[in-house]
Amino acid sequence: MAVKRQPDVRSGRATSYDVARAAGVSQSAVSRCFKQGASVAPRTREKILAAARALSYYPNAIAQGLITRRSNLVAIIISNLTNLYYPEVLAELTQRLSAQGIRVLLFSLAAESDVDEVLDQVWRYRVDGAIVAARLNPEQLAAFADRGVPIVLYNRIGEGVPVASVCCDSISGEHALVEALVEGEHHVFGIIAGPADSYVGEERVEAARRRLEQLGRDCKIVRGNFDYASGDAALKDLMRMTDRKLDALICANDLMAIGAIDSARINFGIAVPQALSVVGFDGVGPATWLAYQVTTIRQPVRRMTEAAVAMLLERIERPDLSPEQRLFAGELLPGSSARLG
Amino acid sequence: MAVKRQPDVRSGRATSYDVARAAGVSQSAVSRCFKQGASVAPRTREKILAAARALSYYPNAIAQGLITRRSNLVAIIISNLTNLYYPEVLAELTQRLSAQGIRVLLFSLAAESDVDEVLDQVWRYRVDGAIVAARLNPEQLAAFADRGVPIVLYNRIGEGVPVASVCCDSISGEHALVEALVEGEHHVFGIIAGPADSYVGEERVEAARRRLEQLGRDCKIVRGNFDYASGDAALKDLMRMTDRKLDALICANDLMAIGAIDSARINFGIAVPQALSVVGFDGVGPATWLAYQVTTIRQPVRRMTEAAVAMLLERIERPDLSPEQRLFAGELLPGSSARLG
DNA sequence: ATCCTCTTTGCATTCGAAGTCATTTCCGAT
DNA sequence: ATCGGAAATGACTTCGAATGCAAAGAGGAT
Repeated sequence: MAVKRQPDVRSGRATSYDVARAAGVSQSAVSRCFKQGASVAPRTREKILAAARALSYYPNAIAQGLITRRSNLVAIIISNLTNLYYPEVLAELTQRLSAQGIRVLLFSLAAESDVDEVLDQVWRYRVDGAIVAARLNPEQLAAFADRGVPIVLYNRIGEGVPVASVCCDSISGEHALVEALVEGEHHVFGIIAGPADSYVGEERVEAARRRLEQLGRDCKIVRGNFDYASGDAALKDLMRMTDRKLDALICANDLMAIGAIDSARINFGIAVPQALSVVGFDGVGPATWLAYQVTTIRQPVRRMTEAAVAMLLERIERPDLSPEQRLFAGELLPGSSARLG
Repeated sequence: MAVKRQPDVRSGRATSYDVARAAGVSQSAVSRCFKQGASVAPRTREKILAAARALSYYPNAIAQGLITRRSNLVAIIISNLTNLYYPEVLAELTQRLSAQGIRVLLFSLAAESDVDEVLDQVWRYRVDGAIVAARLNPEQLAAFADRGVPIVLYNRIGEGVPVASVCCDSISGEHALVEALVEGEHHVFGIIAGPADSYVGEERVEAARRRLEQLGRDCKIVRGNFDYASGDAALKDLMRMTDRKLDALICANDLMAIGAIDSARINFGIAVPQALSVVGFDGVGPATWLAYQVTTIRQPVRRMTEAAVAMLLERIERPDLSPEQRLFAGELLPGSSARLG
């Protein structure tokens, strides 16, 4: 004895039943009409589309997600969006996923400790997959596997757990930088590392240190945290430690390189690159500014994001695909912040 | 004669029915157990929670969204994420919304023309609301009203259509900058405008121009597009137009101010601020770098994002709330890129 | 023991679209 | 007219959780 439900008066709240009624067909027909490849007579299709337009009908993605078990949502988890390098990556990823008909559920971490809460939400929304640029511990990574949610790590690897990932090759990049610096007749080397919990940070520093060692060069290492101020602070430390003799500086990212360049010029009156060569990593926008022109390794963001999206989509279609690591070589951007060989 | 559905073997795919069976209660009980305020006996609750934990059960937000007609999703639509100012805003908004139990569906526009496609998706996902930092035309704004989807504009207003919005006060900000410059004994004023389709860009430039006019100062205006390179290019134009006599430059944002400062110093050998004063707007990170220390108006991002989120949530609860505009005063950051009065 | 109230609990329905299956329609061939 | 096969269509069920309602249980007062 149910009373017939009234269609919501607000436009755009129409359901497939409303459209069906207006077009004089069944709900199934409406559904098929919006699914390409289904069998609908041309005349029926016209009627339905006309009705849909008149009612501003848009299929409810939530209901679709429930019945098809495909939310068409992908989680993007990023630790610190303020990193200057990530906005570009995020924009690229979002646009590429959109182009594939997939929506982005964004999670930005204020602190590492928030990861578990974020994952909680990721599970609830039944995302089809995730792209992660944040540190996950092995249990957290395992949770993705357990639940069958494909994941692709961006600029980090599973560290023990096999996980698909896309990275820029820190090692070859740092080797190129170190070799160029060594050929450039430098004597006292310094390194500004990233925060200890950054995978790429540690990898870059380790690569640079070892290559220097192989080439018979010693170096002092100071830790920064990837931001501008820490580049300045680290440079001050290094100047003290080397008795102002520092003449080659390798920074784990561009932002610290820029901080160090400014500090050298302004706080110490040291000419860069004449008296001090500075190199960075990433190839962020400000690295190419006239005042800096940082010699750096530019990450191939477009290719990397393209790969990340492609790998994720593959794994959504075929969850059994094995974890693959794709390593992209960065491009040495000569710049003018360093005298190279 | 339906065969009993087998629970998905993968952990974490359990449904409320699976939990109910494991705990020996009904599905309703499970549902109530996860809804606070519902009446469940302590012992029952324990049993259910234990079963849920054992099965790694997380309520399906998609199904919840369907039945409750509340997706707990908010769309954030941003035009150019690379704007240096937006990443900070985005991170703040995302974290604030998360704290309120709301997830962010991110849409990043590659081109203005994509807006309609994005809105299409916004309708499909039945978002509870939207925060928009992109240009919407009146029809697009009207579509939100028609559908009863609350919206808050960020740093732009409805321009004809009444819409809730949060803005940083361009006018008082530019007035403060202009007044300080005028007191600083400058003679030839130039302005670098933003792209014509930027609301704040036009507003800032217009405010500056009029205040200069009121104070009896003339000025040349050149258009940029908010990025570094256009600051450089615009400065070159202005130098030509003023026969190199330019000594006060007002830029519609910090990034162009920085581009202009670098250009003045490096391309023209002009000392900033001794021979040329430059002011910007926004208060982005690089504005405070040692090399620039741009005199600018810092937008109160925390307060603005807080207000945007609060206004949106209010409107989600009470869709009938009238459109409100909230204007926040920026803070004059003295810097050292300009000689002020 | 009886009655009454308040709390717990389960049943059944609902949200909106997709998809299975059975039925109807259509069109040309005979 | 009759049949065959394909195309088109609709009835019905399903996804997973929320909720109105009725029934059952728990306690208290008498």
